[in-house]
This record gives sequence, C-alpha cells and structure tokens, in this order.
Amino acid sequence: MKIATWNVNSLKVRLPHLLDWLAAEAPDVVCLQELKCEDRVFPHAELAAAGYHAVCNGQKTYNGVAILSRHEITAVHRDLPAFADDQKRVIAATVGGVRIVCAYFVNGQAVGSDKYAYKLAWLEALTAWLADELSRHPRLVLAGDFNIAPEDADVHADWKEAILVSPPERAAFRALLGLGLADAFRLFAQPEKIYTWWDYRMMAFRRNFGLRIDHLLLSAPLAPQATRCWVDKAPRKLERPSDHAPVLVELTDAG
DNA sequence: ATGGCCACCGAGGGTGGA
Repeated sequence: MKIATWNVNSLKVRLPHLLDWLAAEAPDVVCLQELKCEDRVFPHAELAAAGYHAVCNGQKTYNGVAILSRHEITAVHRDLPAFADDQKRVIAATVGGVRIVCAYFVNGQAVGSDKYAYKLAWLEALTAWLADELSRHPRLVLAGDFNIAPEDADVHADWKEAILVSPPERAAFRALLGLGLADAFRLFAQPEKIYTWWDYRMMAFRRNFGLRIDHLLLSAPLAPQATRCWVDKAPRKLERPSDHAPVLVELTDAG
C-alpha cells in the first residue's frame, strides 16, 4: 500500500499536475491539503476517471482537505470534535483496514501572534482527539502539512525561534510522537537536506532553501510494515508548481 | 533568504501563506 500526502496549494490550479502525478506514481491513498475550493466544485468526476474515490472537507479560498483512494473509503469523519472552528483542516477515513487522518495544520504566521496561539490550541485539540482515534483504530496514519519542521536537520538554515521551528511547536510535534506515532521519513537512512516546501521567492527551490514540514506519521502496528519513505521533487520542477512536494510511504501488505 | 512569489477575491489592491 502506497500512501502519499501533498499540499497542492489550490486544487483547481494544480489538477493537471495531480492527474499526471496519479498516473505516474499510482499511489493507493493520497491526502491533499489547501484545496481552496468548496465541496460543491470538488473535481470528483475527473478523479473518478483517473481511478480514485474521493472524500473532501473544503471551503472557499482557504484551507480544505481531501482523501483520494483507489480502494473503497469508509467511516469518514470531518473536523476536530470539541474544537469550534470554521477552518476546514481535518478529514479522516478508513481504507483497507488503515485509518487515514489527513490534516492541514495551522501556519501560525509569527511566534506570539494571535494565529500562533490558535496554532498551539489547535495542536492540543488534535493531539487529544488522535489519542481517542488511536484507541479505536490502532492501525493509523497521520498525514499532512504539519507546518512544523521537527528537527534542525529539517531546515536549510540555522533557525531557532522562528515560526515553524519554535520550541513550543516542536514540543507539540513530539507530543504526537508520544502517542506512539513514528515519523516515517526518519525510519530510514536519508540523504541530507531533503525538504518538502520551498518559498516561491528568491529562487528558493533552485537553491534548495527549504523546510521539511509535510509528514507521514505511522502508528506502532504500522511502522514495522514501512519499506521506504521519500519526497518526490518532480512536481515542484514543473511550470506553475505547488510550493510543496509530495511525500510517500510504502507499506507491505503483510501484518 | 525574509520586498522580490503565488493564489485568493473581484475588478484593484488587500490578505494569507510558510
């Protein structure tokens, strides 16, 4: 089973890239973030023609998440319970006995801002809900744009207190690991300076000024089934790309 | 690296992203 996550930064703009990429990589499950479209205009027909079922949780202009799957999708859940929020950031569903949680984490804008406080509160609510979700679904993947670079090795420069790397954000990431989740990318030896996001400005992609902020976390029963995890930079090289690259993990069918 | 890009809405520049 091949599971991917990709922040497409507008599904409408990126649909041609997505369809080409689905044909090339044939992932079983794809978690998408930043759809920036309402559910009523979600491109179900185009994705069905490509062989994918889809469930979505979108809104106009901002946010929005979806799960695509070549196999049947069941038990769909939207949003964080017990956390009042108009922003569409979470969708979960079950595919082939695996619970897939797709999340677009809060950016936070700047350390100390109102949005930063919202980020930390949202992270706490996510973690509490995931503990509950894991108790019901031990075989679980948390996939998405975390907007957190967990370690210094995940940042191209020596940042310490900035947004996306600040100690409280990294503590929140470790709290997710504390639920028994493992960062799939770090289960394997990896080259240095592998990132998933590069600013559109300053030729950041060409200079590899990036951050590793998109992640696939595997619950304890799933982690031993992972055979590889990698970032696919190819779509980031195309004309009019998303600023994020997809991340993929492959799980054996055994277990 | 931090003005510099990209996408949004809507009809021009303001907002948000990370």
